[in-house]
Amino acid sequence: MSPRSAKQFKDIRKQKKELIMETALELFAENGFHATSISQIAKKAGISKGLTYNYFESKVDILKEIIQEGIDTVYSNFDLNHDGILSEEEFVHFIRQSFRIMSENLRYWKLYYSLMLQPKVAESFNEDYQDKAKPILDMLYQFIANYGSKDPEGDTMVISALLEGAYLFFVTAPGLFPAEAMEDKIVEACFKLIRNK
Amino acid sequence: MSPRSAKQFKDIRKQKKELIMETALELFAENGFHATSISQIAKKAGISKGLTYNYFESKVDILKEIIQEGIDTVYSNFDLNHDGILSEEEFVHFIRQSFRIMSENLRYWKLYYSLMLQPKVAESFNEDYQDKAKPILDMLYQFIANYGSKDPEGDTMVISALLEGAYLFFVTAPGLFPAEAMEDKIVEACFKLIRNK
Amino acid sequence: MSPRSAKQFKDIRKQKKELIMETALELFAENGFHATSISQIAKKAGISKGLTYNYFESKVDILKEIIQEGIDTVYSNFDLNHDGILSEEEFVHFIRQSFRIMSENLRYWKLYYSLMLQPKVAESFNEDYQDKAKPILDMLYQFIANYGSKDPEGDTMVISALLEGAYLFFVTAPGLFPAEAMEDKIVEACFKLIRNK
Amino acid sequence: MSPRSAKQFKDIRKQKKELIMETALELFAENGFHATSISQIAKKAGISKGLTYNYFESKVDILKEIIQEGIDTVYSNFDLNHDGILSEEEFVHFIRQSFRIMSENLRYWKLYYSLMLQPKVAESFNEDYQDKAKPILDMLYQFIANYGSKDPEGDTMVISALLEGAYLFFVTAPGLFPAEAMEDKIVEACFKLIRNK
DNA sequence: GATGAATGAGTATTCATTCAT
DNA sequence: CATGAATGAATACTCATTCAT
Repeated sequence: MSPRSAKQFKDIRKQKKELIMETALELFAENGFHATSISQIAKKAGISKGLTYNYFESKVDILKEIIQEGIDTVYSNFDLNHDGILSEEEFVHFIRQSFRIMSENLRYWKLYYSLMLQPKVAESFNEDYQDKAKPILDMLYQFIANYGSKDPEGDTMVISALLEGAYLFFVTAPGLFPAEAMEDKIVEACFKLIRNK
Repeated sequence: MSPRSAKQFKDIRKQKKELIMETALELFAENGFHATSISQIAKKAGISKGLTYNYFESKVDILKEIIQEGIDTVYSNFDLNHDGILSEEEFVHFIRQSFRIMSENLRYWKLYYSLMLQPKVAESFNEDYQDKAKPILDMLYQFIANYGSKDPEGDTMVISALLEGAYLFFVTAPGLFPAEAMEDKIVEACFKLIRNK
Repeated sequence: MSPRSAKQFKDIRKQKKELIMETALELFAENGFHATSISQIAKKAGISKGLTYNYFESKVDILKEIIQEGIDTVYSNFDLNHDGILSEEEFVHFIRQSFRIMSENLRYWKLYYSLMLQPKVAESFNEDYQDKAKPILDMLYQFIANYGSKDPEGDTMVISALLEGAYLFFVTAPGLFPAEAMEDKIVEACFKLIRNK
Repeated sequence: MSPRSAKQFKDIRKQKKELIMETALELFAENGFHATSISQIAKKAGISKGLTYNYFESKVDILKEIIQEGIDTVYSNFDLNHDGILSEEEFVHFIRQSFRIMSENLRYWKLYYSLMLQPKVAESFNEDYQDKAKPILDMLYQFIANYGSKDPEGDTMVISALLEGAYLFFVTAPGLFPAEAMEDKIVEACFKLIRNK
């Protein structure tokens, strides 16, 4: 009734919503979107099925919000140099940062990759992803070009592939390679690849 | 008057089975295993739902046979050097070959990657995959070691990541990079990475 | 072409038909009519599904013919005294005969009892059964009345119940009681029941 | 505003569950387990197919619960003499009681007999039945032995057959014999059979 | 006579979603 | 805000029956 309790309500709503999203993410990532039912989510979250629809319009809507939150998290975590000019040190930082972000949201990234492979489900999200990825790719390109690459397009592609592959390892088999060593090797490899010897 | 000959029956079976597998692969790859229904497969293949079960015991059984055929195809296509000693030329050939095999079975590989991300579905297949991949990884390792790498484990990991990432680009966005150019760049990158200074 | 081969054809037809009926009876008795599929019958009989329809119009038709054959067999096996007058010896013979007929067609009788309990399936057969059972019941009644029973209706009912119960034991748990001893006890019991004082 | 109370939910559940079981029993008894579909049950009960699965895990589960309830009802209705010593009067009471219990659950007993004849369906229930029937059979045996029978095993068998046959008449053709008269005759017959004259 | 591929209606079961309370 | 009973459309799968050969 009082402003205070209104705020409390809002907090409760927020908490519940996050609980549902957290639980759904876990199941979506592990079993896939289609193989996960609302019942499972509700049961695991300790709430009723009906309540889910108090917070989300549909199952797909849960997915959408998870993805949106994921995108926002990534974006807000990367401290990009918006002038597009990266020092060597900043580049290294960027790579290490990307691994850290991944490892802090492993399930999210697993879901991300599986959605990427099922365009029908994710059709509408792809644009969002592209939009967010664009400045990062640009920054990468700029760095490579500035670093003296004679084929910046090609080198960007190769570096992207290397990173993408490493991320995939990281997501599908975390612990296969020691994270620290992996990062070091990837950083080293990047420089080997763009160094214009 | 007389029934069809055994050969006729066999031919019909073979043809229909392939039709079903081909259709199923297309849909599994595009929409995912769980999001694809037997109805869809039957409709697209132009047969009745019931007939599907004349050829396969279950939906999972279709997937299993598709995977098995995929594994067999890959294995029979790679002409591996079983002595484990690869010349530079052979290494290049191996990489180009892998791209060719991928591009000839794009849908299969898309399915492969999406299964890799949903362990619950693919649990039983993972072993098979590991078994087949092992000798290829070994060969790669041998080549890198022989080539003079000072950290063959690390370099193998990096090369694997690079290739995996390139394959993923290839599968999820074929046509983004011109295949020919991509191969050349990847080959070049591999040598840059393992060349000892 | 020749009359001979025409006869041979007829024999083959007869044999095949009996094979199908025999196989079907086995499965119907063991698993029930509804739980038995034409596929199972054909497989067990070593023939194709289609052939079944060369000999029978439908699954129910197989059942009908099995039942008809069963009724005929029973009827032709019982050497009833048509004058309705049974000596003591003949009565004993009748009971022992009924046990023998049962034990020679255990599966048929199992099916018979299960159909009796599912009138919807057997609706049309019940009349046939009644028609055939009538003279036997009459004969039983005559014997009991002649033997000096003061309540022949009631005693016939009791004797019928006793026999029915014994048959049921025989069918559902053959071997639970030694057949020989069981027959002796049942015969003895019958006389105890109808002996006046 | 507030959800139904726990009690309300419990009441609804109990009522619906009973409705489903009652309806299913009716159809199972009349047409057999396999010949009865969930659709039929739902339609007759006036609910949706889906709801059935809110209360039972499977069709077999419905059967199981019906059987369990039946066993419990019988057991709780019989006031057995646990010292195993039955007076004549108590024995008579026992028989009349059994007829009453039967006539109050005619459909259940019809189902019981049809399951007895289809071991594949009922495999798992047989043990339960045996367990419950054992003390009753024992009591019967004790009474017969105490009463002076010279062949208690044989006489128990005969009495069992008589009762079983009478029950079967009762179940398959209720109304064929007037229940009262039938009971009287059966009781009388039992004494005739065990009287050691 | 004989085969088994093919069909279509049916079966048990699941599940996203709605709604009265 | 919260519950879970209820629905209906969809799903994987079965099976009696037909039919070209």
